[in-house]
Amino acid sequence: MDKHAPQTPDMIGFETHDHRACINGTVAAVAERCAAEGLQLTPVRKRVLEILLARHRALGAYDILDVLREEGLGSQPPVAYRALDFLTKHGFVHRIEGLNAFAACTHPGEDHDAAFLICTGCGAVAEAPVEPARAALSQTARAAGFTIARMVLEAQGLCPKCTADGRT
Amino acid sequence: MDKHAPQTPDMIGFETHDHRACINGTVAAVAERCAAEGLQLTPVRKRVLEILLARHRALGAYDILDVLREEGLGSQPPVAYRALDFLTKHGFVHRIEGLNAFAACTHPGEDHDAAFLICTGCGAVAEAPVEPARAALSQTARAAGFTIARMVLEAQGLCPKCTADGRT
DNA sequence: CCTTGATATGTTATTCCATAACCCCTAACA
DNA sequence: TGTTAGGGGTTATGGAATAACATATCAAGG
Ligand SMILES: [Zn+2]
Ligand SMILES: [Zn+2]
Ligand SMILES: [Zn+2]
Ligand SMILES: [Zn+2]
Repeated sequence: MDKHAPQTPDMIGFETHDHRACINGTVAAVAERCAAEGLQLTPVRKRVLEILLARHRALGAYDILDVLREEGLGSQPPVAYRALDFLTKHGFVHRIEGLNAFAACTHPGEDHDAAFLICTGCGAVAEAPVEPARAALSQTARAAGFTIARMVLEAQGLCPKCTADGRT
Repeated sequence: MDKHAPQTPDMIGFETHDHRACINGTVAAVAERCAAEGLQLTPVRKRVLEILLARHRALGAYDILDVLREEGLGSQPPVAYRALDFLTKHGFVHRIEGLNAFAACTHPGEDHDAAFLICTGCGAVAEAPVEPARAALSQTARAAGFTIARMVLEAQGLCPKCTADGRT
């Protein structure tokens, strides 16, 4: 299932933190937004979000499905994909194109694009603001008469920990 | 094969141009670089490059394979993927992660990352410099202790023509 | 109560994308 | 003349995503 070296499970944005509070807080925030906007945070959807938050890294749809299956919440691909569609559509989860995988948003305040820093040493994923880069590319786009709607920005490289460990 | 609306075939960077000279010139430039660096631009590899140049848009590996098959140059997926591996490894072709597809580089001078403007109306793809955006994201990355090695930057939106045509 | 519509889920099958593994050929060269 | 390395042909398989259809649930309206 996991193609990367193990990492400490309580990492976010390359720094350790109170992971349980992090999960509960984010789930609560998402639940609140769903209530406010009339969205249904059903058991499967909520569980998929929790699974992604618990790992704090990118997971493939089939990895998530494995967990759902163990827990009797679903066994076929569409179950996972439908939950992921809902979560990504509303900005609670981001899709990482370069990994064919998904990661929970770390500040699910509003629907948004995001940039990602992906460590090729340990598989950790950090979310970063996309706006500076968007502004930079918009210059070029505007000159070409192109209107940007959505952006995918994914950087691969080494996190501080892996740099210190001398990985490549 | 094609999921997008038709577009005029002689478009590059959203502007028309002398397409035959464009293809020939790029192929010649690539051949020259291969000769200089001891790389083998074999018939299959050259043909795949030509196919991508002729379309000036992103093509899936199986789309390319269809053409190769018609021409008797290969019939099985590995043939196309091996040629694409070679071309992308040396920077003659870029992979578009968001489309699971490939596009010929429009300035194959040296190996490089690239940004892409992808029109959701007609499927046209333009290559743009990635450096401004890289610089912007590097600020954030440096602050987090992250070292960027490679970048994927793909913007989806509307090209000038499709904007004029009122598509969404 | 019953119907209808909207939304979510269950399930089967299929399509699309990508690679592993094996064999053969040819060029370069000790 | 072996030997090696790279390229290509082919079969088979693995992994990601969706199409299509059936079922369940619930709220609103008659
Ligand atoms: Zn986010
Ligand atoms: Zn790392
Ligand atoms: Zn390029
Ligand atoms: Zn267009």
